[in-house]
Amino acid sequence: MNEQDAVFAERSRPSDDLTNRSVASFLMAKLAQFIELTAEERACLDSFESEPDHIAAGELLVRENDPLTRAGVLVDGWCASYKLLSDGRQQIVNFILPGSFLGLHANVFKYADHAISTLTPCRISWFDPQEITGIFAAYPRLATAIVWDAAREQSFLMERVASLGRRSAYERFAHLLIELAILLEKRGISQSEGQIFPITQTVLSDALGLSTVHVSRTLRQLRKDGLIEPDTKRGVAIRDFEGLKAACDFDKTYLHETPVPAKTEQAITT
Amino acid sequence: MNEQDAVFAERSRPSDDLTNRSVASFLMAKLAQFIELTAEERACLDSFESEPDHIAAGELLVRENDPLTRAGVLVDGWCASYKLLSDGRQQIVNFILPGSFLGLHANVFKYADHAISTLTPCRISWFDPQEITGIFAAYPRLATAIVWDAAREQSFLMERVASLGRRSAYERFAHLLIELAILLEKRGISQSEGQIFPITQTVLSDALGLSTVHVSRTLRQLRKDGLIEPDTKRGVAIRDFEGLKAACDFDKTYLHETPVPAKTEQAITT
DNA sequence: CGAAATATTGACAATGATCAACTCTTGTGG
DNA sequence: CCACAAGAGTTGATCATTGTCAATATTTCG
Repeated sequence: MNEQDAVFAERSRPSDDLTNRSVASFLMAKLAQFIELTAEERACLDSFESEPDHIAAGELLVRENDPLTRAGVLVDGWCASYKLLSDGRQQIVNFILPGSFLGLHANVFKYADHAISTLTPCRISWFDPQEITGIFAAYPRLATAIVWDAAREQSFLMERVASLGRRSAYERFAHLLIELAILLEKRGISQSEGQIFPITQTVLSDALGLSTVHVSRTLRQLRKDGLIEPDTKRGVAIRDFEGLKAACDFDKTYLHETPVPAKTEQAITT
Repeated sequence: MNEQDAVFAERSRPSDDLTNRSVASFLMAKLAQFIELTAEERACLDSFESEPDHIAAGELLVRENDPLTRAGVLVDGWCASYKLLSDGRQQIVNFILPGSFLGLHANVFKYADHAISTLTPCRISWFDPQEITGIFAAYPRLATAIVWDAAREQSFLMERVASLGRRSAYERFAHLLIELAILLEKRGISQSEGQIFPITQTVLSDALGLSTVHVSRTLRQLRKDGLIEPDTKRGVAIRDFEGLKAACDFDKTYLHETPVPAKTEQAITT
């Protein structure tokens, strides 16, 4: 295990704060932002996270055009979903953080339209995508929370579209860092200070739609401006959170960190 | 009504082919790609499309940060969802075509994270977003089709991320044209030849993440290469569909034009 | 330790943005 | 229905951001 993995492993369980509140996993920590989970609901989610497989970093989990046969919960580790162009160019579409579902639309799609790879060593619990159908029938509140989660994923994508279309490299970079930092923190994955992301510049370039060379330069500029840690060799650590937010004019509306709307709450609490 | 609107109106109902097959609306034409709609299901959808409001072109339907209170079906016309940056830059995230839902996540989100405007005169049927909950309980097949539709929207977003991140202006342009042409055709909105999009270059620039000047130049190049119509003054008409596909190395996997997977079909046909 | 991957740096090229002037459309109001 | 204003599109010149290439340094990992 290298240093990077060690850093990562250290953050590999929900923070004390969250475990004390009986939120036993990152998935639950996430969904609990939206609804308060009952004991049954927690048990149900638990069954989806049991006995995760251990998978090394850099493994291809889903290939583009593969038939979709399984779904999973990323119990721990980072993955990325990305699209490949025929000439080798690739674009990371989304970072997948602990507590995220993988391949949840296997129910409705036959073939994968994007690839998924592990970025770090991961623990993944696989399940039959059809099981989701059962949840939707038996646990309406959980179903709504999962819908909320999926809708949020879409909001993140929209924000990424805006970033890639209209923000400069520098702004894009700052924006991505803030987004990840907030998500990690809300899910109880991060440490309070000096958040470190276990991602290489090559990965960053594919996420930001830049060349690796330009990522290196932008990173240096961010360091010079005192926004990120100057000494970090691999990965990125935030130094000035507020400064980064200012640099990209961050608006957190799209994170939808608000609990379930009252009307919906009523409707799902039969 | 100007000429552009006239062109648009001429295409404002499902093609004969589709009406003959009792697909009475663009929404049904879309969902019918995924499941065969029963009479009850059609009736249910019908109730969501009744008595549409007529709305002029260029109207703001949803402002960013507005509370989400209503959902709708775009019965006819084109809309765009877009994000605004504080300094005036804007990015179109998605074109909304006839037969699309508007604001379907009002159930789970409190505030809009993107704006929606009409691009052409539109007909929109508004409904209370909570009604969707009823559908999901009463019409499982319809629910699955709507989930399929939402998942597809997400696939489109991913493809847009790939375009903005890794494709050149020329490729992006070609790709968008092909995508729109296919969607329109599948929904029975288009005419067989010389597909015309009722969108100005200003709108295109916000969709492609380019300046209007560069859109004008790219458009000219596409004309010179014989891929689009040379004479069209407003809007864009495709001349060489295959050529455009080749120009952006179009891969239609992400459109997910395949009907419901067998396993899911079984699960929802109780 | 050594190979392979990752990161850095400088020089140069290219894609696309900006500015400004101008033309052509389109829609409105008298 | 015409005139005119506003919007949309075009063009050229110039500039800026970002990409490409190549050489080198540094880390990581077997």
